[in-house]
Amino acid sequence: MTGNHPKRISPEKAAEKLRAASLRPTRQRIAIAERLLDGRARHVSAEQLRDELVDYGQPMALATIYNCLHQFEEAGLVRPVHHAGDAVLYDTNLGDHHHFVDVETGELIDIDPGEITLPELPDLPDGFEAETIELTVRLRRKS
Amino acid sequence: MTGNHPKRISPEKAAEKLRAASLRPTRQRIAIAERLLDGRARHVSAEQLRDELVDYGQPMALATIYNCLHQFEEAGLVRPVHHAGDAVLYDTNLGDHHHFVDVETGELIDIDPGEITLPELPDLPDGFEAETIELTVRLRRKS
DNA sequence: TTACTACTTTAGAATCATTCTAATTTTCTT
DNA sequence: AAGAAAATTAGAATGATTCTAAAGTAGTAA
Repeated sequence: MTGNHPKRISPEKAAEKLRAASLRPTRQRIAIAERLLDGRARHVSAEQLRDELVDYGQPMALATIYNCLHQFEEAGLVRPVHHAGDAVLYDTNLGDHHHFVDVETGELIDIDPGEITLPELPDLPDGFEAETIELTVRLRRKS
Repeated sequence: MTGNHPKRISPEKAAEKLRAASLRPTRQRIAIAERLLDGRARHVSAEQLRDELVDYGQPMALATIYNCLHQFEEAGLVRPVHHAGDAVLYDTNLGDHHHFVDVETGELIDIDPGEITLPELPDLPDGFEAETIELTVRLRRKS
């Protein structure tokens, strides 16, 4: 159950990315960046990330993980997906793409971008700007 | 702050709709049906609905409101929208339509169906069927 | 290096939506 | 009217997230 650490970038590269985003490269932020900013598309909840960090020998307060995820979000390094189960998932894929959600497990599956024609953005209400567009297809396992 | 009760259907009509959905027309379910099944498009949270019921002189346990909303949902009388703020909103508009969400307030605004071309449903993963499709455009007030 | 200040992290408490539990009440059927 | 099944209820429990206030750490100026 140990020794199987996922791919990640080096602490140095992580620190560099943090500085580029105007975030101080603290030990905790580096540990998170190593895992989330390695270029792979992932969906993680705060709790899942904590477990992964514990596994890797970098345990930290859950509050810190929430703090960091929010900062990463503001810096545009990850994007939150609010459609899956109870917990918010953070998506490391920043490109246009959309999701299937298993309504029973809350699990997210990326929709292959080639599979879907994005609708045109409708006219927005005055005084607002669009932040994100999320298309979610909620799935139920056939009985 | 009182006396301004929104439009609603009669208790008799409400009871009839409940029976049609195989739900016993209890006092509580009738009170809720009177407000949600009047044909108007609305988005309400459990708490908002409770306040409305209190206002109308039909207070009931929050647990009952959650129970009823779930039963209405299963019966296909309302549909949940999971994208707005923290609370689930129940939408009385069952037709195909999509939402803007004010990320700050959690408020939902219907997107005029004429404004948007629905994408074709992508190929679903094996063993699943699509339950709902939600397109959500998250909006932020311009500074 | 040292000292300073601002920023971070932290444990644990607090919050908020929602669900659960077990007891009471109501509805429907006989 | 009586009984069984279904519904409602208050309040406790849960789970994700946020808050608080104290202790630690990083960047900076001397």
